[in-house]
Amino acid sequence: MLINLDFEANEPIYQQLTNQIIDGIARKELKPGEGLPSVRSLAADIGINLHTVNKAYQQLKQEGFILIHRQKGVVINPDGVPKADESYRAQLQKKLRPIIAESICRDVDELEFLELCQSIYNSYKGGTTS
Amino acid sequence: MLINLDFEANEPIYQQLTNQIIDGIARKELKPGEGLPSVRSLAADIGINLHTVNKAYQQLKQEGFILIHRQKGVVINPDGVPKADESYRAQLQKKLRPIIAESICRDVDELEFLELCQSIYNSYKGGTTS
DNA sequence: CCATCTGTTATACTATAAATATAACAGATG
DNA sequence: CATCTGTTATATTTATAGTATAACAGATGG
Repeated sequence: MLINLDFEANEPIYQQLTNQIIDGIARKELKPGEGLPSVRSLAADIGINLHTVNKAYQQLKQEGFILIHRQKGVVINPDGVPKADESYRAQLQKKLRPIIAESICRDVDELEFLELCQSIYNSYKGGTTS
Repeated sequence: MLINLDFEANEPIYQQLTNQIIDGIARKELKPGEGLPSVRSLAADIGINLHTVNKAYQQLKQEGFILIHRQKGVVINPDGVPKADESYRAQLQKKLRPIIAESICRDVDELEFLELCQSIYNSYKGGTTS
């Protein structure tokens, strides 16, 4: 999978990496059971430190996106990502609230906001395109 | 307005403060032209440093939520918050993408997501309740 | 058997951001 | 003229991000 990092962004590199892998899973480019590069090879590929990759992997592991077999390597969770529970839904709402508050202040009405979300959802439905 | 900060959270205090003021504007508890406390008094009220408050105010000023008259104090933008432009919409989409990607991975379907957004929008329509 | 790969752990260092603590300046106000 | 305003400057502490090495332990393949 192609990884594209912005080293000038405020968002930490490990967080960008985490998000891109989640994005790959959402786009079905990364499928359950599929292997990911080792921390060392991925770090070398994108020119960052292995600990930075490891931090992303640990985060993905803790949230159930991937499994890490000590010697076998890293694998997209073969059972699929754990489905949303109430804790996740609460956290989701907490993330969306300030975004929606600002949108309201800026006169983005509900319909426009929902259509934007819809269009993003649709972008994950089609082909292999990001 | 009531300010509630979580000093244990990962989110910086100045960011929490910024978000709460935006939330207050969205809820219409803070109205155009209304005054905000001085950096010193607000800092004293919530028990933080004046520079932390100032950082939040500067951010709100730069994004057009408030005006700061050198000696008169801080005021909610009397002309209202600048409406969403294309730059804001692009930034909004950038914020929503990773959130939606994770939701898709966790099997939150489009309808459920949209209804959550709707319910949040509705929470800003009613009374003075947060 | 041994070189090599895996994730993991530990330590150390640099750089940056967040938050605090003081202090001072300049324009208004009463 | 004392007092309040935002603003600026400096310094310190703490935490996080990222890098740099190094080593360990389990597996694998030649």
